[in-house]
Amino acid sequence: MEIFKSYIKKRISVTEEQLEQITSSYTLTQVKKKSFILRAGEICNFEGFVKKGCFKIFYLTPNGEEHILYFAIEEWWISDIASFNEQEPAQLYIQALEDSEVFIISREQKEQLFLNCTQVERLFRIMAQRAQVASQHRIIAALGFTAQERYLDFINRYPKIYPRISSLQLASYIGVTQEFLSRLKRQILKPNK
Amino acid sequence: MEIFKSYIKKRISVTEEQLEQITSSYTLTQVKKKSFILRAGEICNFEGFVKKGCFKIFYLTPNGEEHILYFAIEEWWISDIASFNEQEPAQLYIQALEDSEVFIISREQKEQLFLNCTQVERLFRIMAQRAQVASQHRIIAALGFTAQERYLDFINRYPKIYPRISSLQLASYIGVTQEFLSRLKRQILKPNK
DNA sequence: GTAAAAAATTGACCTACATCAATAAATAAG
DNA sequence: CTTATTTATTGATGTAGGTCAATTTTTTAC
Repeated sequence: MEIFKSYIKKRISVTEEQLEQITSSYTLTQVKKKSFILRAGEICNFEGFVKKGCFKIFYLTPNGEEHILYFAIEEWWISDIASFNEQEPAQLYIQALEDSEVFIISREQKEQLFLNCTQVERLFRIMAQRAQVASQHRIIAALGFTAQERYLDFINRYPKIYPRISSLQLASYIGVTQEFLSRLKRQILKPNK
Repeated sequence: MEIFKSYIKKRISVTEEQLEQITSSYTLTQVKKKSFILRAGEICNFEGFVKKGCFKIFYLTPNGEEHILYFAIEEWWISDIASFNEQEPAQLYIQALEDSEVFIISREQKEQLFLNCTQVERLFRIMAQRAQVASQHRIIAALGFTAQERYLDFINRYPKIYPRISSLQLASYIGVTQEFLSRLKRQILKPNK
């Protein structure tokens, strides 16, 4: 629980009592490597804070291509926001890439928390705005960078995540085939020839 | 002011008095077509609600390529979130594409508003989360769709914006050259030959 | 209403990245 | 330890979309 409490304290000012109230609204859940915590079509009735492990949050096109929106390691949040808020079918899949542990809250419990502790609203506003800034960067990168630039940008931005995922996953994140990513890496190592 | 008040009422429950308090924190500003309300490098000290007109929010690469993040027409918000929140230099440009009117609030006034009227925090959380969902869709589109699919997706998603912008602007939004967009449009009209 | 500027179209050619197919290397499972 | 499975690499060839240059159409400004 400590990692979660210090995450909150860093972002909003709360009393120990409120901190207890917030964190006790969450339940710790174990997720085995490769298992899905959400599939497209389901209603996403949870929002999770990753205590330990690694997840990929992705979209599957009708013809089966996978596009990874982001990877979530320790201190990241996982949910299908639209599905969670509007109680509509999810568009996204969330799958564990390692054995993981997540603090989970349901829609109803979160609403309750908003009523009981008004600062929580601020926490989630701040989080959502930060996520928005990151997404804007990704849109710019996806539209304007070459594959090599996107690759180097990812390594640079997420040095903690990079060593924990396979090339196949990375390729799906930056939007190229695994073959082309392999060629990119060689080119970066030996720029001549 | 009516458009702004009804926008708020649709999203959070407030008394008439609170509604008055919120909207009176904003100042109406006129922005001439082609003029910039923000340039990269400046500190963005405002957040604006578009009452009338049209803006483009974009990024310029070091070699001068323009990438449009979004268009803001009536009822959209304009700001460089990172710059506004952290008081750091903006990365984005915001320019009027038509003669426009915007309700503006400063950083300090917004903080004041959060203190005086706690529901406002909720309004901005909801907004930020909705923006986040839209951004996620754009990331998926940018990585996985062809240029033609992105073009048709834009028309379909933003039928109100589409007729108000030039092809050049649209090309910069979907991430292709104006020449290629022109070919796409012809291809869609006459699929044979 | 006319000149000037901006936007849109078209053609010829080029390049970043995809696809398909075959190995090779690394992990996982019994 | 050995086999099966997943992951990474390499080659040959194809295509979506870019670049540069010229022309036409539309919009803006006086």
